[in-house]
Parts: sequence; C-alpha cells; structure tokens
Amino acid sequence: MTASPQDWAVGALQALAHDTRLSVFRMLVQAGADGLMAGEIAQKLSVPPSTLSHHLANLERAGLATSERESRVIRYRADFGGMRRLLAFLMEDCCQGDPLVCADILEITACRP
Amino acid sequence: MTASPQDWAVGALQALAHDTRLSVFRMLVQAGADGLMAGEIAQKLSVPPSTLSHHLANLERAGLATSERESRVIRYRADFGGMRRLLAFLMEDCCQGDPLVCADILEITACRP
DNA sequence: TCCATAATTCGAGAAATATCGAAATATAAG
DNA sequence: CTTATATTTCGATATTTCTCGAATTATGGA
Repeated sequence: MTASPQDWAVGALQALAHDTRLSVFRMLVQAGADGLMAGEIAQKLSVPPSTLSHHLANLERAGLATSERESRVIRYRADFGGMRRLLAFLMEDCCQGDPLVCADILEITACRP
Repeated sequence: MTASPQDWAVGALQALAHDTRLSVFRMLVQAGADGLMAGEIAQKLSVPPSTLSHHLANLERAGLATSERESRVIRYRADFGGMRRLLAFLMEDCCQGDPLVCADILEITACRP
C-alpha cells in the first residue's frame, strides 16, 4: 500500500492541479498553523459543500492537508511536511550540481528566519 | 491570452501530475543545461514517440520545458524559470511570516552555491 | 531527386475526473 | 428525544485527458 515516491508525487501534483484545490491549498498555506474550517473555505470560494468536501479529501489523501474535528466543525491545515517532500522530489539531483542553472530557484519569498 | 498566475500554475501542475511527464521533467532537471533529445527520452522511458511528443508539448506549453531543433533532432531542456515561478506561487505569503511553520521547507537538497 | 531518420500532428475510442443534489452521519443544544 | 448545524458520502452525468497507430513535416545524405 506504500506508494513509491514517484507515485506519491504524482498524487500530490494531481491534487494541486485543479483551480479550486489550488486555491484551497494556498489559503491553507497562508493561514499557517491556525488553518481554516471547511465551511469557511466553501463560503469564501463559493463552492457547494459537497464539492468542496471531495476536494478537501483529495488534498488530505495526497498528503498536503490534515483535518481535525473540533466539535461540530472540521479544521483543515496545510501539511508543510508533504509540501517539503514534494519540492524536494522535484529538485532532486538538480542540474548536475551546477548552481548556476538553478541556484536562485530557492530564493523564494516564503517566510525565512 | 495571458493567463493569470493561478491559471498558469494550474497548467504547470497539471503538466507535472502525470507519471510519464513527471519522469520526463525530472530527467530534464537532472540533465541540467545539456538537456536531452526527444528520442533519447522516448527510448529510456519506453514510450511510443507519438505519445511522448504529446507529453513534451504539454510540458513546453506549461512553461516547464523548452525545445530547440538541432538539425534532425530536437533538444529539450527543463525551464528553471518556470519551475521557480511555480514554487514561488505555491509558497506565496506562506504561514503569516512565521518561520517556525515552514522554515525548513526550503532546506532542499537541490544544488547550492 | 530519392531515401532514411527524427519528430510531430491527426483522430477516435478508452479511461479517469469533476460536479453537485439528495441522503446520511456526527455533534450540540433545547 | 427532537431539532439545527456542519460536513461527508452516494450516485449518475458531464467533461476532460490519455493513448498510440497512421499520416505528415522537417532535415540531411547518397
């Protein structure tokens, strides 16, 4: 049942390769540790609850989000471990160690110490 | 005709979200500036030329690869600019500036100065 | 010019994904 | 125990994507 790294990565990319799911994932990334409630997301994106539920389940299955029930609502968070795993897989053994080709690819505007 | 950043990102992710295309892209990333010939890729992956051609066109359309004819063969290369653009989009305004949540996400094994 | 090679485009059936209303489940409150 | 709320699961249709043989285009050499 344990998927190969490649198969896992395809699943993760497939999860992100959809307009609604990509919006959801980025909302979760930007929300950080607090995450967001399912209903809150559905409302902000104007997506019917049942449709959104499929998308959230897809992201979770793919290892890019986690869910936790809090009484009646369910809180979703981005899974930063999964995100890291995906980026690392894409850049693995990059450009034969020549930093000139891709050095600045990681100079990203994401949060830094 | 100019796609929004979100639409562009969905296209890029869709391109990567396929077993064969992900393999091709990673081969190109690892090949670096030299790139690879279309036929060479088809042979290594045991994919019929016409099928591979669709996948290569898909990656190029998505902004993740470039092609250049050299007499009778066509050389494909990873587009590291597109790659960077995609990663930056995914991590934009990440986790409300709190480095604790995702700081190490960029500590990736890719080539570094 | 004629042939061989490398790669792309065409085309159409097969397979996978997306959508969302209706029904079901889980929790809390009265 | 009944009702209200939040979310998920079911199910059936609609849409999109994938695949690869055959035909086509581009290039170089005899």
